[in-house]
Amino acid sequence: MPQKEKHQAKKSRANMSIGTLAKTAGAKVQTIRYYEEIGIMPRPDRTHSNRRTYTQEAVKRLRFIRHARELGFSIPAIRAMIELQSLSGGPCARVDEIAGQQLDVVRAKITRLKALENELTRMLNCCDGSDIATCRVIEVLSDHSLCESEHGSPENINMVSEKTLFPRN
Amino acid sequence: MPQKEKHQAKKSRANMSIGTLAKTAGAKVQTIRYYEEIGIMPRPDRTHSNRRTYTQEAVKRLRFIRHARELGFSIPAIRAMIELQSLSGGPCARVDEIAGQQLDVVRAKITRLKALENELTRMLNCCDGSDIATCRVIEVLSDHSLCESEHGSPENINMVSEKTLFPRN
DNA sequence: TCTACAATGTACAGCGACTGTAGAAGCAAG
DNA sequence: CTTGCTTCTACAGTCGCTGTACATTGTAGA
Ligand SMILES: [Zn+2]
Ligand SMILES: [Zn+2]
Ligand SMILES: [Zn+2]
Ligand SMILES: [Zn+2]
Repeated sequence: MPQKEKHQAKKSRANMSIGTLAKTAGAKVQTIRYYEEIGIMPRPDRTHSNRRTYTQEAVKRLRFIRHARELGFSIPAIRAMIELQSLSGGPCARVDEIAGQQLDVVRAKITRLKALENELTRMLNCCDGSDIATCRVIEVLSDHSLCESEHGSPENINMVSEKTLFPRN
Repeated sequence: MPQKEKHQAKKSRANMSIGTLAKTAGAKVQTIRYYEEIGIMPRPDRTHSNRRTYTQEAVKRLRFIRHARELGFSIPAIRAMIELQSLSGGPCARVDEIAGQQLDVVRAKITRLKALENELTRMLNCCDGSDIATCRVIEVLSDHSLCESEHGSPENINMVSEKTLFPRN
């Protein structure tokens, strides 16, 4: 057993180390430091030996960030939502708008990926598996006009980014 | 009108410049140079003033790469398929296997994105749009236990990469 | 108390697949 | 000759982390 567990168990309601925060909220230690660096996690207090100490607030914040990331939100989108939360009070229309944009992004990705699935399935079904010189997979990959659909360019469907959140002013 | 067009029209069956190749095959000039650098486009001949000159072979090769990229294949996967083509002759089983792996990747992405779509739709439907303090979107983003599904971590579903193509030997 | 090892600190490089930039040089047309 | 386009090389930046190197600190067992 890691020593840390015993150590932290004793003072479970006191401030926690970065490692404990990492385990509690489901992130890597480096990721937490990275979030601090880019300013979406607040800079925590330090011990006399310069180590970060976190409160329950930090756990909540980090859980929010991680879960939003798991749901595909970009860092700028998350940053915007955090700022909206911190100016507490007022309607949530803007938050819902950001989530709605994220939903649009997800749906666009699904549409594209279904087109890819279709093309890949088709080319694999049409290949008789004999020779490379006549392989249908190679043929289709060499010539988009053999495709059924306009499947678009690679990963042009991006996340809700800075640009979509804050259009060119 | 760009001068290039007139210029190139005169000698359309001769070697072409990198800009003409870019337009013909649908890529950016820098991308072509990048492909050369990483070794999936062969190094072309140069003019006396050090400019790249391309043949129809290069057009074919670049079209293959771009179309495979549009269908989501990774560079290592494309590199492998190019090598399989160049050792011409033999069955296409390996090519089809790579395409099959790509299909698996695409299907896994679709599955995950559908889960995300579901969660996003649910949280947006449940929000009454009144106040940030009670916003359902914020609530769900703060607490994964309010989700219906295990929607997984961000972008853990990767492309067919070096590792999947050449598992640890 | 000594020793080992775990955890933390900073700083920086790397991933994938490009894209954009800087600065120099060439090339053709008006 | 000047203007404007293209090309050349080299390198930095994108995104969201992840991994590494090396130094320091904290803790537990002997
Ligand atoms: Zn085949
Ligand atoms: Zn196609
Ligand atoms: Zn709301
Ligand atoms: Zn969830």
